[in-house]
Amino acid sequence: MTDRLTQARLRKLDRLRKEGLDPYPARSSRSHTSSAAIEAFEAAAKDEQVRVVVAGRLRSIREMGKTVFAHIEDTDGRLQLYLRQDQLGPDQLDLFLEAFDLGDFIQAEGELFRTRTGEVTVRVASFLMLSKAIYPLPAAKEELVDDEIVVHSAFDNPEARYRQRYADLAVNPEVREVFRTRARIIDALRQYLNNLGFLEVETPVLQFIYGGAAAEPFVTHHKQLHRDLYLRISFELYLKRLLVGGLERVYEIGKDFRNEGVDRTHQPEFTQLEFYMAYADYQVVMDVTEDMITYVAEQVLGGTQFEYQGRTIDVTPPWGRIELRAAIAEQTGIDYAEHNTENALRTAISKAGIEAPEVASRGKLIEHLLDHHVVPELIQPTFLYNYPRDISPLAKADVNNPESVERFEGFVAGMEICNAFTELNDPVEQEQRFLEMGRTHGEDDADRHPLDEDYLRAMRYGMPPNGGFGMGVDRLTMLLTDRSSIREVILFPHLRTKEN
RNA sequence: GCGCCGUUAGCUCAAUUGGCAGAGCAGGGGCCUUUUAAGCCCAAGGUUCAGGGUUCGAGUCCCUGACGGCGCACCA
Repeated sequence: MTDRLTQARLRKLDRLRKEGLDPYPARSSRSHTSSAAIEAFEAAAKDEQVRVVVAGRLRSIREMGKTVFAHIEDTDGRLQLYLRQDQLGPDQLDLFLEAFDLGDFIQAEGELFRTRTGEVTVRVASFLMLSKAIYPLPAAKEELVDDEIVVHSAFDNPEARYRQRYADLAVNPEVREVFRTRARIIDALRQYLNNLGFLEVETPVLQFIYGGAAAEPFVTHHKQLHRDLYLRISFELYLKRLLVGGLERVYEIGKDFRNEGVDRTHQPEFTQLEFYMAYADYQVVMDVTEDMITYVAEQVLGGTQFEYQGRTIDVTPPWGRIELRAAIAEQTGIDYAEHNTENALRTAISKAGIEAPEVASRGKLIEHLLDHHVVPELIQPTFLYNYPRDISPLAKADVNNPESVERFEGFVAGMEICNAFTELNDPVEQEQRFLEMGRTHGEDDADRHPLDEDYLRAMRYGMPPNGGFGMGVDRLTMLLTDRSSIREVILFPHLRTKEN
């Protein structure tokens, strides 16, 4: 694109070169970041001169005749520059005014002083272009009103922001903050699990047999082997093989890929945390979950209460714990334990005037009731526990109720954030469960599970009893950054390609 | 996949019933040596998402498509 704005900047680029200046020098000699410079000035004695070399992106220029005020922005804030003709000479000031634009990266050297309005400012003795921008950043201006930053002409079109996240980050500081928070969340999760003696591991992304979740995989192809491969849909089956190998506490934080619909809480590529804990059951994992989320909230937000979409959420333990059966009965009046077959349950649902999918097992019907009539009501952190066996093929059955498994899910703000269970470690029963899955799913059913023989072989060597846990890190980040869309917490969310 | 809404200058947005496409900021020219959305003056800036159609005349109405937002559906 060479519109008039770009052409103007290209002319300025030429001008710099004609002056013998490199518009893209390889190095800077920065001595202070913006906040380090301000701190150094505040700490200095009254008569002491503080000389700094600062570097950053030009974010504002206010020309006032023979002086110029400007702000640069760097990693930790903004710093004002003050350029005077009597200090720099007319040629240098002209060069600045004629060849430097908003968005350029520059370096400036000079002594710090405080302006009449109290702002710590660099009295610029010399300056240097570090990187000339030839496209203008999306215009956005900030005004300070009563210490609140009011943004004018904000770059806030979601499509443009996601497609050009670099520009979004460059002009929207709150977006940078979301991703700093995201990094701190992941860091806190690691700290928490490491402190409990968990070992962080990495397992294959490319798999010949996918499993561990009910999801449609992405298919790719290995050229040399002439075979299709799948991108993983979960880490579960590999992490549990590690328990067989004697690693008692393992976790992985990484990407899962699911070839499914995209919406406010789903992206085809998302970040998952899974951990497996030998000699723990789902009750222990519930305790760990509460404790872990509390730790993360305290580390990241400094407390356990936060605002999410206008509501105050408090993750202080203990979280609500309700049996799934009771929660569904409470919201729908249907006690699924009284309806032991698909047909009986379907009749009860229809009597209650509730719509249900036409093709669904009893477990799927229960899940439908859960998703549509219970989950939206679960605003404060809540665990629902004891799930139907037929939708939980990797979870251990309740010895007192073979149709139920020791499984729970955690919900916050009407959103599922985690899923966990006492893991099934009986190889004979696991094989049986896999075969049941094969029976209840047709050849072309996306949920049909390929039978992972090697996983069964691993389990036959002996797997310790254990509790497993999976959580969407993106959704946790949504909660802790008060974002309503998963796209706001993923740097480069998936969008359709568009010609332009 | 379905429904509703949207797409106008670099950015944020206007445009009456179908009647000459505008503003602020950014950019260009000028004035201004402690300003901070600096201010003032001047000039410029458009494939109105794309393609068809209706009409004397379409940003506006109709059709098709692209992309996006929201909702629904899908999501062991």
